[in-house]
Amino acid sequence: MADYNPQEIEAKWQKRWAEARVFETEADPSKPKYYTLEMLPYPSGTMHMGHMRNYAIGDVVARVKRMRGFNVLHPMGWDAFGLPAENAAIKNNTHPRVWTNNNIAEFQRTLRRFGFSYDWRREISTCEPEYYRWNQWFFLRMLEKGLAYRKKSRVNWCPKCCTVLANEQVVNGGHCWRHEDTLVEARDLEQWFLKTTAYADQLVDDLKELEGTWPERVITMQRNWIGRSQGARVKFAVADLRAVPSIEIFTTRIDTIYGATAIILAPTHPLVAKLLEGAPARAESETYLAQMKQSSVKTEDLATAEKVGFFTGRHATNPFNKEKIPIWVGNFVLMEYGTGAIMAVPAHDQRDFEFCRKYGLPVRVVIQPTMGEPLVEDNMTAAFDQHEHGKLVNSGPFDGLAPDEAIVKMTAHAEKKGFGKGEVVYRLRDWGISRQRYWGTPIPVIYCPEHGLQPVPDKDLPVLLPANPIFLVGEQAAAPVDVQTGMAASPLATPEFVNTTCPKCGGPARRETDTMDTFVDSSWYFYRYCDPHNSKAPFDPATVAYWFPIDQYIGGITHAILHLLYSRFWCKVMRDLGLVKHNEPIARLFTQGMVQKGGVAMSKSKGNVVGAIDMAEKYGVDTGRLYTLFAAPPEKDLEWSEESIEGSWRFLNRVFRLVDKHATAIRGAKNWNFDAKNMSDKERDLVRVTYQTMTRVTQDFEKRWHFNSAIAQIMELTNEIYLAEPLENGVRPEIRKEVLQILTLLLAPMTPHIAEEMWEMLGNDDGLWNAPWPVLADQQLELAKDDQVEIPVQVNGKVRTTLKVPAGVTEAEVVAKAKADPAVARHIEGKRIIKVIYVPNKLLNLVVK
RNA sequence: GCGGGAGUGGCGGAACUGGCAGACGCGCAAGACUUAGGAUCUUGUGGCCGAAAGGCCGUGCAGGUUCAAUUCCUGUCUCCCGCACCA
Repeated sequence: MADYNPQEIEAKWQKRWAEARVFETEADPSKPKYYTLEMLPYPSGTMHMGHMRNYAIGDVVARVKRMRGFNVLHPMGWDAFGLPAENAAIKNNTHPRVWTNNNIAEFQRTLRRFGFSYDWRREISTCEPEYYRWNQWFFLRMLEKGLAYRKKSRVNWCPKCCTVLANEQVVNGGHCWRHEDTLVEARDLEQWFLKTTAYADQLVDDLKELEGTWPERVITMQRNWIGRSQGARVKFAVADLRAVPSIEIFTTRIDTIYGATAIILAPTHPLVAKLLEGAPARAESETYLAQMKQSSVKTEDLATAEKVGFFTGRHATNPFNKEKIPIWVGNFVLMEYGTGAIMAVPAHDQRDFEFCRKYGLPVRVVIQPTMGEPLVEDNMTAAFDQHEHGKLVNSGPFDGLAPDEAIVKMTAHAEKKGFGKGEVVYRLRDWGISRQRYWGTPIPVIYCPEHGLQPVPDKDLPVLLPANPIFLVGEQAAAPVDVQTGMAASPLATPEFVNTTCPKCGGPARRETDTMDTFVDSSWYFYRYCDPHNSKAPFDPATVAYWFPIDQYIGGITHAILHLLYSRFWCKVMRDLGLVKHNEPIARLFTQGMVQKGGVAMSKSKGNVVGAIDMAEKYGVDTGRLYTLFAAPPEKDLEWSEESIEGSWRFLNRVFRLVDKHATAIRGAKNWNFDAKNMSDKERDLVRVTYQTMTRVTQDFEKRWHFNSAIAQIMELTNEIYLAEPLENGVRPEIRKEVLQILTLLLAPMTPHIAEEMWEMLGNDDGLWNAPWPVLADQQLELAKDDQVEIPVQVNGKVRTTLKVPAGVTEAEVVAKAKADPAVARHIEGKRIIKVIYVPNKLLNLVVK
């Protein structure tokens, strides 16, 4: 008799696995492959059960696939570059590398303690030159193809991070994604960009390949983010100013152009200044303009901000009807989208409606609804903006057309006359990757006074980070300031780093001091896992061709846009470089729910974490893994309960005791040969419920990912076995062994340590890791069948009794038996049976009147 | 505003393709074993009426389809998440 001692068991089996190199894999085209991974963590602080849930789910998948005969690649690594390392280093007066590597050591210790089945030989850390040199290599390839470029642009600047943010990193109407209380400022800087827009169409179109295997909401979020819309550019001639011949607007609703009553420009539109030159109320207008420009960035919630604008004093001519309409400037028009100018059609666009009503601009209906009351301009309280149910009016030769038809004809008309053309626009912007921070990949570019921008030659890669950066000291950015820009100088701007020679002429030159956004690191890391130690190339294409695409990727919904969009982009670039053959890197995506405590996600800053190591010490890791899988379905948020976890702990003890009790007696028993003859009823029942559980658990694992109900099934099986105790009365040792072995195998993917221990206790010396997932042979399938079924009997849809009948019973027999049952008889007495519904082996419903 | 998702006992959740609502676990209650139990085992546990047998109600709300609805349809409310003046 032994007690369940998780600490001892867990250490024992982890050692055995390591010795037997159980989780080490090589590409082997003779075997079916399965590549599964969890998103790589950013090593910061200590790991809590929120992290562990993610890895527990991934480990179940990896272990089940391994048991089912797949060659499984299941790696782990570290997203090691990033701002927190730098900030912590400044605060603690240490080096980011030291801080990062300490965290990595801690994370690794925790993951190893949990016994996850990683091939640790493939571990990567993105802050190592062996890794980031390939970021630089890819950057140079993109530079060659014109996919990386530098331009002066208005950028999002976070005053706390002291760096530029990508559009994707600006959240909540203009706040920094890392500092949600900090408003992002606009600054003009020379920046490096990757041309994600070059792949905008593919990024949208290929989402179709992911339908059904990616969560719908992720697909939708990406589609919205890219924001492709078909529309038209139309040129409006400026009527009263020679300096500005025309203004181009963008619209998706050219069919409403006869209803345009104004042109509205974004405050930052380059033509605004020219329009105002010599205009009657110029001084006043410029005051308005200055106000708008200032508030446009600082406004808390742009969407609900009051619409304001002013008349420029100029007019434009509508090319369709030659009407002269006023040119305005409005704060709600975005310079970044379309052409930065719109036509205002107040009758059919809610925003235009609000603006025009406020400033007394006329409203003209050009689409009348096909059903209901016709619109009357003076009575309208909102724009009529649904174009499915309308037809054109007041639109000259286009009257009577349906809007969709009108869009086609009017676009063609504009193209023919040369004042417009159809155009597709995107919300997606190119990816700004420049960061003025230290702890990232240096951008491998040199500036020569003679030869300008020069890429660092491949042979000189990696461009190493300088060992000693210029660091900001203190709370705020007391950074060295660049005299020219007035901005914080890059931490890389040390003489040893910056001063170099031109690759072309050998003369003195300066290095680029920006580093890359860390999302570059995570955009392709999963390729590196396939071939992590390659020093000649980012990876061997043949090896990647074997493993890719990723069969199952698991991570948080927080990465639905950024990481996953960049990864898809990177894949397409690599494909066009001839490195890979597939269009999409990730075949299946699963987004797991958060672990919460007190209704909020577990996090260090909220102070509600349950430490992973604490958990391991108190209950052992198998209990922790089991609980996170059992307490909620994997896609849902899980509320941590210190009380509930006791249930998982008790269950493992219960199973362990059961195996321990019988181990001695059955250890030597040979495996049962499924001979159904001479079985006692007790044996039959036990075997049946075991095989039925096996089938259901397999389905829950493979088809539905219902780990929680899989565990519930296993608990039920355990309860059944307990109810059959004492087993030694009437259950032969080989059948006891069969039942307990299957119970053990079913638990193995979730609680691998205790399962290995029990497997050994049951007399198996070769390690459960060698055992295949149990699959029912024909004789076993036969034994899994019910010979009796319970049929609920309804009268008028209400259950009155349940009949126990032999399986395969005929309808007539069931009906006869039902009628004879007093509980049923009472309800049909004196009534006529008008209908009998019988679902074989399932249910009987008697409809009476 | 647009898009996505969710509403089931005291709690976490289950119910596969329309077929016994509440599996499994937590909590709670009773019993057994015990010097003892915060260990273990067994039993009970949606609400209302009833001594019981049994009956009625019940999956956010209101309707509908069906022999039969947590599941399908229509309307509606609430909550969560994402995007948000994208023309």
